[in-house]
Amino acid sequence: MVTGRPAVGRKNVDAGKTAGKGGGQTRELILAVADRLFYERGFEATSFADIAGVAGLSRGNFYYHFKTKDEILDAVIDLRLANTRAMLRDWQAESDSPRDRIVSFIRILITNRASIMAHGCPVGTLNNELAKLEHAHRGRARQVFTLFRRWLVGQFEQLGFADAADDLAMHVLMRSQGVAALATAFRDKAFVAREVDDMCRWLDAEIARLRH
Amino acid sequence: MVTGRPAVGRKNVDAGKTAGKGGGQTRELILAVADRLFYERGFEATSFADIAGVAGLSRGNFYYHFKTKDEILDAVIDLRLANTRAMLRDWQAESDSPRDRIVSFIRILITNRASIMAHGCPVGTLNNELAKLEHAHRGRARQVFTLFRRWLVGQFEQLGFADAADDLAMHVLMRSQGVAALATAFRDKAFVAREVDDMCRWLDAEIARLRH
DNA sequence: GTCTATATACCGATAGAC
DNA sequence: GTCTATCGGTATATAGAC
Repeated sequence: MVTGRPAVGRKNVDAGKTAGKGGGQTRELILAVADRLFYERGFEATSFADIAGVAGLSRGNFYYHFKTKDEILDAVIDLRLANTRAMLRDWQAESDSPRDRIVSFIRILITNRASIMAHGCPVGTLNNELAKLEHAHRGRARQVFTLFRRWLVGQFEQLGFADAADDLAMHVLMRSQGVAALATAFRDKAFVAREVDDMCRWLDAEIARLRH
Repeated sequence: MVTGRPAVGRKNVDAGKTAGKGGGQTRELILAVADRLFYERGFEATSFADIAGVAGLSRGNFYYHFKTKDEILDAVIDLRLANTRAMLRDWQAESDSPRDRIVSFIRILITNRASIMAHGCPVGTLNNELAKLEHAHRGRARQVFTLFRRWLVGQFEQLGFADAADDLAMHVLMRSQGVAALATAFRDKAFVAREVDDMCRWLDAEIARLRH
């Protein structure tokens, strides 16, 4: 998600190799830069000139790969969906314990703490911006939330929470969003650490309560 | 933004009455419209033409009252700070119980549920937008959060939570922000009601835990 | 104090040379 | 597939008539 940004700011020094071949290279560069700038500056505040400047491309070339700005947004959301699915798969593979997997989710607040304090949660802030713009892709942005939600529901179901799984999943998402929002406003590392610990304690208490 | 303008935009039919008198009238109209549009559409997405259109004024007249857009933002934040202080004073007067006052805060999620589901929390979303823009008034926007935070700290201190008061205040703020973010994304009234109930139960449990 | 008209810059998007 | 040049529209902001 916000993990290890590739070195996006290169000039197109490697252009014109194996020309005519597999294509997708410039397109992927544009998407990587747009993904980052839409997150750091916001969707509407990011212009084609901004993206082109960082990617080392001309504005004109741009429209060969994407017809409109909304088309870039759509592709960026696809990219985020794919990256999120990959991350969820990694967590699934790393541990057999649904409890530990949920903790992995909670701990992205620590892993991405620096970027969250600077620019907020990429999922929540894009949703908020597109909601205000009444943008056509608002529903697509929500899909990233839905991806996390369903995955969390699966974890809670494996823990034995049958009917309550969705409420618990939404509760975990809610807390993550709240911590991210206040982390951006106050930039307080200790607050983030304290709330992450509190979420883990809450999770273990819920599990203990289920086991009676 | 080519969508049909709502019929809120009165023309200045009442212009030219008691001319030269009480000044602040047009200025206050501009601020009220800007406050609403900055919330509903976002700060950067709202143009002078948008505000002028809704207020029934010309763009030119605008600059008689405010030199720059940032100056309007500054005045809107002042307005929100004043409105927030008034609301906190009302809650203080309405009840002698700090517990009930905190519940009053929690229940704005219900009171403003419709607008929150449409446009998010006005405090949190402005903070997020200004953080991404690295806007000079970012710190001023945070002051609204700080106002709520200090008021909540006072309530928890009156309840007898000495050193923990600030942590608890931040926890309440965090939950409110999280609920608002997900309410905007999923537009689920039942989710908001459930989380509000859960927050009240958490509050009473914390109070009970303090009393041993 | 409010208006019209305009300056200047940048936006998203297009056309066409290479 | 990438570039330069440019269009039409809109943004913030200003000048000056009334």
